[in-house]
Amino acid sequence: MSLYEHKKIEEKWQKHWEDNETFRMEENSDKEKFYGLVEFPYPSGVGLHVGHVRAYTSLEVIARKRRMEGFNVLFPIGWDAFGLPTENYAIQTGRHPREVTDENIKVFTQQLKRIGYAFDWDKEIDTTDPKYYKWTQWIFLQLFKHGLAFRDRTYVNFCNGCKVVLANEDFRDGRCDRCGSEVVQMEKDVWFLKIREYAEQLLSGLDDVDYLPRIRLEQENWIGKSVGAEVDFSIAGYDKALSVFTTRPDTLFGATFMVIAPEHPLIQDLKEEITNMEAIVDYQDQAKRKTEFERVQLAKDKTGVRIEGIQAINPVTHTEIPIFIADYVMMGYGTGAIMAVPGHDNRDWDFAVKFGLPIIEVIEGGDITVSAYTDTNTGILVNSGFLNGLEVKDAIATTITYLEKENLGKRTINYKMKDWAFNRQRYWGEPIPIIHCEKCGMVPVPEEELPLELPRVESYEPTDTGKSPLSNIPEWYQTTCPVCGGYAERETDTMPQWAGSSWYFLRYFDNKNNEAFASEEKLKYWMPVDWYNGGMEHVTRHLLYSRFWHQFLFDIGCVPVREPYAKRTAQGLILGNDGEKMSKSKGNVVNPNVIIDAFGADTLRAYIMFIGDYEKAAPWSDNGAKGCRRFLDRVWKLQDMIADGKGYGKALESVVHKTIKKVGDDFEEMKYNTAIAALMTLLNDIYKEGRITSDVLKTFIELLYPVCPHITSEIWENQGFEKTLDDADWPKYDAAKTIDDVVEMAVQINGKVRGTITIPRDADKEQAKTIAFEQENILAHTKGKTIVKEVYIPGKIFNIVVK
RNA sequence: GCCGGAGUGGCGGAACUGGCAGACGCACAGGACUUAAAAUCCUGCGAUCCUAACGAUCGUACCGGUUCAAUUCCGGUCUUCGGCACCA
Repeated sequence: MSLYEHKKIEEKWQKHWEDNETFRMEENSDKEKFYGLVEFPYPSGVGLHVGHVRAYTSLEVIARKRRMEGFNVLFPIGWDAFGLPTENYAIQTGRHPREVTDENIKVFTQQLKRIGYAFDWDKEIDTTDPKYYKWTQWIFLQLFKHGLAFRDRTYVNFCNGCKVVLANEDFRDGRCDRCGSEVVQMEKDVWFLKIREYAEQLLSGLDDVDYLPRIRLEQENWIGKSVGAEVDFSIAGYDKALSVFTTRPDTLFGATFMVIAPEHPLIQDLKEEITNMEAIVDYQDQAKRKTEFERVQLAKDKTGVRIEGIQAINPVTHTEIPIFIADYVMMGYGTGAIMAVPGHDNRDWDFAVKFGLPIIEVIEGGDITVSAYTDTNTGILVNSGFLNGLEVKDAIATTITYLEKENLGKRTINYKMKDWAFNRQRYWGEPIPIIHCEKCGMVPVPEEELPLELPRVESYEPTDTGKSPLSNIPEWYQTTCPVCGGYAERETDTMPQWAGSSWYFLRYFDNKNNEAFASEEKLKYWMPVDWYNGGMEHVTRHLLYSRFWHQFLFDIGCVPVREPYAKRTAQGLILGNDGEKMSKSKGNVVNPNVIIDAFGADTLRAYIMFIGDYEKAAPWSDNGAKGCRRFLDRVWKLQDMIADGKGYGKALESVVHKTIKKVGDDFEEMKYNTAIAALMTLLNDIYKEGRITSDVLKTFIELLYPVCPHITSEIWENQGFEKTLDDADWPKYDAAKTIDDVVEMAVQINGKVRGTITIPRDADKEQAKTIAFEQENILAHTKGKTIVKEVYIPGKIFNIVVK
């Protein structure tokens, strides 16, 4: 047999698949469908990463297996191509982002094709294509028309490096995620989407889908639901109330002061009564100057100013208590005001000590002179009037009932999740299709005018003012109001990168439709996505954003199912061979091209699937890849070992059936490493036999095909098996043949293995005992001792307890 | 601080529902083939004891418990990774 020439073979089959459009989804099929989705890549200039290979190969294996099982499979790919790196690169090199994007897409396409993925290239999408973003804009307009998109003046995080406003999620520790520059606060009118209105539905929808537990958990944490009460504290002498949110209404008797966020509107409302306005304003200014990082991370010391001239009244003790402003209370959560219970909250305790405020114990158990007592999920209420003696749980219920009856408050639910800051002040994004008219306000661009295309311009560099480059192009933004026909100006902000990816899975199966984002019929057939795989880094924002859009589209009758993804999984990172995260600066990046050149795409695919537990991080090893190449060389040589004979042959029959079962089951559970190990074991067994029937070979390559489609297709053709391997059926196993009639069983004395016996699976204890006691070692360990107990589990273990 | 994962040979990792710990691969060592090397093939490979075989003792982060039997279950401790976080 000839040598295994991976380059020749892989090019041949890749061309074959392309010419024959093998992986094109079927239109109007009555087959059952399978929609496998992988996160479409951002086509950056650095090309494909081995992380992409891990993410895509896994679901590719499933997609190819589903095809063999007779499903109509859609396994698409596309480009999430709006975004900063491209734009920054374009600015640097003086080229247009369109041009750069097209070039990057070309490189990515080539690389993906070289790996031999079974993508349906006819269904390719590109978020920067006006025919695509027409529908991104259309969905935005629906959100706007339903009151879910709004503009608000707020302090935003402005990155000095990127010259762009960042979402809370786009920076960390006061530094921009992308460029590492300092992030400062800037006041601006920006767009938000009201994802908070969907908080509860995003949470409850998790009951109807099959997500990995850790993915579900991260979504729940992100949404951050907490149940509690809103309590109104009246302001002494004024017809005003200060409303707070608390999860612990039971501690109301311990509330000895109140704290409001520096931005709280109460200051403005009561500025006439406040006697130390100057100090307050001063504090507000200080707070404003701090970045979120300084305010949250650095300021462990509590600061604040007492608001003189007004007092709040504790609604249950009726005592007057002081109000402070302090930046440890955030305007963005709850009501922006708290009742401080220093006895049982560390922050309030610190604050009370610093400002000499009374600390009252209301739950028994701690020593509040030393620190706040916070171990209070259970406990007995004290110093609390009508709550005295109650358990915490009952006290919470009693307090809420009391508050509601007295009209002092109500049961409330709060979410940590903030509304989605939906804007960017850059060029390379979808223009927000809104027109600002002095007379008519904000007017949507008429739907028939979509897409609202980005203007082709020479200069798209960001402005220093935080405004989009589009605001430098009067011929673009100057327009007439669709309602009154008067002069109006277009919105110059563009959408954030999350926009295009929030609905892309709805477009693949009808990507050329110009009448709708997808036809009703196709939506009905293809949705939901059966299996969605991607990175852990996208399971909060991207997954929540896209579920939000999809649930909204469901609510307005545009999609047939509420949840877009029936199942979601995630792969672990591939680290450099030093065990560190791959990065250019560490010089530990593995380029898939290099591996393909040296060993072939099949080796790359096999190794990436074999590298370790799919869900965990695993370090790359060049030697490991070499080992997988060795495996494929041995597979190739099976062709020299073919002997006459039908079926699997006596010696291999059982192990072949076991392997079919194991490989199939393991693929479904994403245990690719053990599936490949099982194939290696079978290969070793075949080599021990020294010969193989063509039926065994056929089954073997069918099992290996999803992971290594090129080499297996070539062997298939060499052997003259019918048609092509792409049209083969997934092999079946006989369950009876996966169970051995005769088993090796360990015999233990006092729980320690002292010998093994070969015994029929269904033998009884007496038979086992007879055989066991023929062994010297068993006799030696039982000699002169009494048998106290015999534990015999057929097919598993025989343990003899002696004394 | 709160929530969740993980900790097994030199390395990546296996182990069903409590039933022979270390499958499979890498690395390493020895041998075969070769003028030689590479490649390939065969053998060995947790630690300790024993000349060696047979075997014995220890061993799944650490301490303790339940059980005939624990990597697996329970209680506690440590380390580490991830998520959320002055979130009221």
